[in-house]
Amino acid sequence: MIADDSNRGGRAPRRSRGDVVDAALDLLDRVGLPDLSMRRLADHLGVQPSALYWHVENKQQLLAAVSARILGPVSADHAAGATLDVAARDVAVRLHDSLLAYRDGAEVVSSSLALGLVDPPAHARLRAVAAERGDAPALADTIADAITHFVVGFTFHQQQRRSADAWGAAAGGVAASVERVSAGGDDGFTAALDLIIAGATTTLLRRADAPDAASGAPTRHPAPRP
Amino acid sequence: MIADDSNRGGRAPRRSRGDVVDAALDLLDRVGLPDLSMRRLADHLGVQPSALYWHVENKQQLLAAVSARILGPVSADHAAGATLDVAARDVAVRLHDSLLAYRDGAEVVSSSLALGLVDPPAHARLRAVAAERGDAPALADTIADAITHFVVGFTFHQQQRRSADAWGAAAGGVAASVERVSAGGDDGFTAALDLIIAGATTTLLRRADAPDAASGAPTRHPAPRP
DNA sequence: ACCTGAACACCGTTCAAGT
DNA sequence: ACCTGAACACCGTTCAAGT
Repeated sequence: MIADDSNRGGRAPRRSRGDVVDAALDLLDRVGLPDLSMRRLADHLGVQPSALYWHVENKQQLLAAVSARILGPVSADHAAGATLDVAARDVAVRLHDSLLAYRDGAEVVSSSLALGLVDPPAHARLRAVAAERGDAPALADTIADAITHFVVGFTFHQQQRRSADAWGAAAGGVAASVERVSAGGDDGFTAALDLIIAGATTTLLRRADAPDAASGAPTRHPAPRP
Repeated sequence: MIADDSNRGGRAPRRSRGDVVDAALDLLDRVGLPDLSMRRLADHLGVQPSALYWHVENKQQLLAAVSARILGPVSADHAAGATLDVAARDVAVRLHDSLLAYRDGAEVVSSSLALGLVDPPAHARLRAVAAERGDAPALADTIADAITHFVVGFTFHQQQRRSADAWGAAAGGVAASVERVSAGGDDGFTAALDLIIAGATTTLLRRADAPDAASGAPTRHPAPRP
């Protein structure tokens, strides 16, 4: 919409906040989170480290912006008419894919999420579906919590294992699981996700039968003895 | 069993690896993970920073040992005869409590777990229960994965929110959720855990009906259209 | 066996000053 | 509006040398 005259006349190029986030995401994917320092990022941009602090409050806020970029595809154009459990599986798979799309993506997102610096990726979508279908918003939140924390934690573990494997293979060590790495193995992700979705489906059906218990209040019952 | 003559004669006290881990756990609880540096830890022990590297390989391995200490209570003396879903709930509650027992406990454990430097806290117990009951070990692993990643991720988020709240309250800000903090609120933990346990129970019953499908292979079916 | 002293190669962040 | 230069207060880790 706005004409791009940001470099009219050939003056030294100036950066926007968006450029800094772009460069950070690019550098993350190249060198990984442990080597993503503000000083390396400044180098990458051809700028002094202190210049970054004009565009960004601090490193944590920058990583939050990077997290939001990584999570972008999770909330893009959804098909209408899904049930809560179907939407939950869809969101989970998109989240998993998005985290795997960048090096150390799950670790970056995990901490931004814990610090509350980025929007939780599943809640808005599942709340919308619940509203459409007349399900309790509290149930949507419960499912969103279960999905989000499981997927992020699992993918974090999976991503570390893969880069460790890749390092071992590159160093000429015992390339034990090299095929699994290059094939993008499942590692049990789908099985555990199926289990959680089964829980969502069961809970959904139970509430449809007895809608008076649909408040979302936790039960905290001691499990029944066999 | 062995007599403690480690300081016989009043020489300068010498430290063991266990002492270093003890001190790290203590310092973690006092100052939090961001301020737990090797240099502060050395100070805390009355020793030069370089001395730590005689007892411990590096900081990550030290944090892994701290994680193992935090997770100790999760695998202590279990009652026999539980079903897989009941044992899963028990392990989840123990894990949650253990992580909350130390400042930033969930964050420390989360990264040690992702790096594969500490034993996953739920798997051994659930595998043992599965063996007792004739359930597939793959199912025990699936439930253990779902529980572990959910509980660690949720508690990480919960712990950050609580310390942010406590900081806001201490700084005299709007002490909005101070009662929830001091009361140790649930934040939806139990509701989401109930959902996952419901998934475990459902899967368990389904497999008991059709034991030929008990291999633990993921389904990856596209969800049925309504 | 356990620790000191000194060094190496880094960090994130602030802030006056420049253009 | 955007960036430089210089500084502050730190890091994790290594390694020869001491006792």
